[in-house]
Amino acid sequence: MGKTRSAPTLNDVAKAAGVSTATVSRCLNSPDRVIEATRQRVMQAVESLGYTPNFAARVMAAKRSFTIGAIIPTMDNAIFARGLQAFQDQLHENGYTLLVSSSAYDPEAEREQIRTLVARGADGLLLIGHARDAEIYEYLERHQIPSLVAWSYDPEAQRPSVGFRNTDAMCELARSVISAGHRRIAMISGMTQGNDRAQGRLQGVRQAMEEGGLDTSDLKVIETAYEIDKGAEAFAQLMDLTPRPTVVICGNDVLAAGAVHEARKLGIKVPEQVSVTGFDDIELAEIVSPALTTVHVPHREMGRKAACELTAMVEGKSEGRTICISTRLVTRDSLAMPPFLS
Amino acid sequence: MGKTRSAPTLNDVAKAAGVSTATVSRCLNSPDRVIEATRQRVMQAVESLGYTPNFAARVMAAKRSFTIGAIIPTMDNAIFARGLQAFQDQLHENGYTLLVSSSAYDPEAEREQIRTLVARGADGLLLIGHARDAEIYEYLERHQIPSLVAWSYDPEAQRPSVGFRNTDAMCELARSVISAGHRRIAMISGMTQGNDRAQGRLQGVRQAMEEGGLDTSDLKVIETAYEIDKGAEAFAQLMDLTPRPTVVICGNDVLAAGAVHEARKLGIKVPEQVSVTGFDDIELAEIVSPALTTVHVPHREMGRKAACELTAMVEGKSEGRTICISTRLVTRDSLAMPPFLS
DNA sequence: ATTAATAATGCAAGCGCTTACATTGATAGC
DNA sequence: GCTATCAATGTAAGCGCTTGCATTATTAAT
Repeated sequence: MGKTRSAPTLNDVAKAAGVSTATVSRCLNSPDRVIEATRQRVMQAVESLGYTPNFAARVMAAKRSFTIGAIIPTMDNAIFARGLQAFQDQLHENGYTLLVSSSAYDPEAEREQIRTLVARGADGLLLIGHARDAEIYEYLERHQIPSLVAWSYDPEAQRPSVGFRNTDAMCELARSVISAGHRRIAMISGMTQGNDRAQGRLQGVRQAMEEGGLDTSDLKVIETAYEIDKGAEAFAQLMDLTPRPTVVICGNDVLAAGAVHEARKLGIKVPEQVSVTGFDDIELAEIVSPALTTVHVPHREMGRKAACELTAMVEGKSEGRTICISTRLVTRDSLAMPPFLS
Repeated sequence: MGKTRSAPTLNDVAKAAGVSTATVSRCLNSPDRVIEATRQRVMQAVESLGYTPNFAARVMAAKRSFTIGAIIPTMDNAIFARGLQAFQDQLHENGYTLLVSSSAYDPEAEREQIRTLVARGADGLLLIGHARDAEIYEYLERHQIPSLVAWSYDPEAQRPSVGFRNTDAMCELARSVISAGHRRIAMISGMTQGNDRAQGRLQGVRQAMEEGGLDTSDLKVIETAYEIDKGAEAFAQLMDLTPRPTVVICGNDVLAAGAVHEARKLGIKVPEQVSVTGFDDIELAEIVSPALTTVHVPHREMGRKAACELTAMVEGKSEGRTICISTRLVTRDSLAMPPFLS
């Protein structure tokens, strides 16, 4: 045991190595600005003292944290997991650390998290979707924190974004639903309030219906939280309708998983009696039975590109471009012709 | 636009309110140490300037961050999601913020993350499982950072922990497998290397076999990463064995989900031809078909208790107790008698 | 050898905040 | 009315690091 040693500081290292703190700092941050022999001596001291730089002090002095913050709506399910993992990996490659927090789809909570992340010295922020008070953007501007929107593509928006066209992607899916012969269409959507992705997807379905000459006012929509149970619940409700819809388009795979699960519970055959579709193509989509026909979103690609763009912005190498990621339809087992046509 | 304002500091607020920085600081941190009138004036200034305290500066000066770090092996699947969410919620209630990072089951990465979190001023750390270099604990001690182990319970260990008895829980499951009549048992385990939970679960199966008078050397074990694909892969391998095992005990629900999925693909009926069991009882367990017989782990309870214990440790109110969470068997559809007995 | 240029290192001023201690003002006891 | 007490506020010393600038050592060019 001996005496209580407390954590060594830069100063301790400097003394141990017989150099100034400036030199130690340079050894750690720009090794090539220090001569080999000195560097070795310093590194040796760092090693033997078990020195870890104090992050807060570094941030304060350098006004740079090499930290990127991300606020995602939820960590509860896998919707954001893959994309975020890729984002983090790429960030790491670019020399940054990721700080994540989740807002639980609550704008107030999101605002708070943004402030927290900024206070913690985040150099840049990843935000999901465009819908957000202007005040927040002003705040970020004042603090000179670049921010990038992901999971949504909107060339019209003021802010740069990396994402896909939610409307078009869903529209493509809905077209294929319609061309399979479905006319009585229902949708389980995420809460559209303040969620441009959910809005876009709903819009996509409407658009496809219009194109197909269907009356969009016939579209039954249930809005609910993106949770398996909620999907199940909504599905049960829809199955009580008369006439029953022949297809249930879900706002994402999580809802769809809940739906097919509920169908089995109710003894309704998917896709023989009713078809179900998802969105995202997360792992779950393939695991449930029947496997989901869905829209594949290249989350990894999106995550990586977002990371590169955001670091470029942070480093002043980019003003913030808007990047479009393309999705594609994945045909599996949960979508078929409506029963009366087969 | 006007002039480029930069983020206001404590000093700016102090000037605006006509008080000293000390008073502003007190307003923010111990409001009752400042008289009502002054406080109002200060708060007004804070509001109108849109002031957000600089976290790094605060941490540096106060040597306290009200931040707890957690290093979990993976964010990829839902294994830790629920428990971590509960941990975070409780932490928030106790006035702390959570910083999460994932080590990808790599000890070297974990060590690095620990250092990062400590450097970032974490007041305490949540670690998963006991297996870890002594050197790491020494490091934490030197920095005086309390740490708590979760997801594993070990009264023998030096370190406090909040978790469940992996061995006993799995043993109970295995007993019920054996009493269903299974003799040709296989297991898809997580990587046991440096993972006391995986080790414990494997050990639990062995123990139940011994109790049941079976030869543990007959147990086929495939160790693999906790991923759906890997579970599927391992399952396929096991099905190639002659004689084929009648039950596949999986180290967790993710592996089991992969297994039942692969079974369907191979046209093998679960549980009619082969039984499968999981562990954790995450959402996935109920969604796959057949629904998994598994061990229910009260993740939320564990997360909450861990949060309370760890904050107590950080605040010097506890030396670090070891808390045991109890699990229970959940019987669903994936386990039945072996075929030749039915 | 001498000087100019350049590389390596040291010096010291902060970064924005908290807090021990000093100071001031108010309240109360005599 | 005067001093002891205590509450409210101010003063200023850091916290551990980075970095512009000053200083010294090294190398190249004349």
